[in-house]
Amino acid sequence: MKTIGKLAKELGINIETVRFYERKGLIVQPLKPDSGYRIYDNTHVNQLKFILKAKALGFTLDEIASLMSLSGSCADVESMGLQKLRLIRKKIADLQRLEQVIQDMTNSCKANQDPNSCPIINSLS
Amino acid sequence: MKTIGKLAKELGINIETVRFYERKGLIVQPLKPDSGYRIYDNTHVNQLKFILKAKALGFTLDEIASLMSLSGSCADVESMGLQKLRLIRKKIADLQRLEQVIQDMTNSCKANQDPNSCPIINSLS
DNA sequence: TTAAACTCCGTACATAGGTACGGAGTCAAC
DNA sequence: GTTGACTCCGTACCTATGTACGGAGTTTAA
Repeated sequence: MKTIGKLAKELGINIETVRFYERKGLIVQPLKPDSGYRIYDNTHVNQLKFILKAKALGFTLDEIASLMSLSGSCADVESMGLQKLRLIRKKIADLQRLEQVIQDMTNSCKANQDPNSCPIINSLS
Repeated sequence: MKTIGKLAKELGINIETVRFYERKGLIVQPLKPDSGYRIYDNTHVNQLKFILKAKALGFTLDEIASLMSLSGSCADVESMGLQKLRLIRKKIADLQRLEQVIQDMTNSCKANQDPNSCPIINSLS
């Protein structure tokens, strides 16, 4: 049983972030009506850890909300995982193309003997 | 000589985007004072093409502004290219780690025989 | 000549994921 | 029992990159 400040500190996140996730519907608001203070237990801690782990995997908050509501259906969860996998692979492919282009450009710079021109600028112009 | 609408159409961007780049200092505002309408020539077209190409390479608008102001110094431009290259490579490495993690997860789903549990949800919980 | 199309400007809105503020109420420690 | 720390809530603000709106002025084409 802990208040929001303890909870946030334990998870290494901001108090405002907890309230933000609450507004987003990712977690439910617990209330001890006497004081009006939110009182959390380990269930809430685990929920938030779930959210933080999923976030680290690149899921958006909306996707995390889906993941949590889907948690009974392994096939649906797997499908979200596969979709995320496709997105990640596309991003990797895009970045690898960029990597190649920019690497070629910087190599041209290294080989450049003319102090009055820059191959990168030239190829962009 | 063309007005902003023709320019934007030629480049496949929005009129508002041209004005936005102007506000950001990426391009200078040309004015024919009689009407108050902006009048552009091919110099402006080429400047904007430069911006669009650099953007496609993943440079931010601030970085593009630097690129344009640095265009005399090949070493400085090369340095920005190398910095961008490092960032791209870091992103690729991060994404590849994610790819591995999520792929392992979805593989576990495929192998899963228990209809009442999901390996992905379990590993997040 | 008049109607349609174009442009002006400043401002608000959008996304995603938060962060900051401020006045009021509550709790805990000394 | 008071002072300092904590929490409440709603709202505004932040980044980055634009997009949308709306009233007023301008240009163009029939």
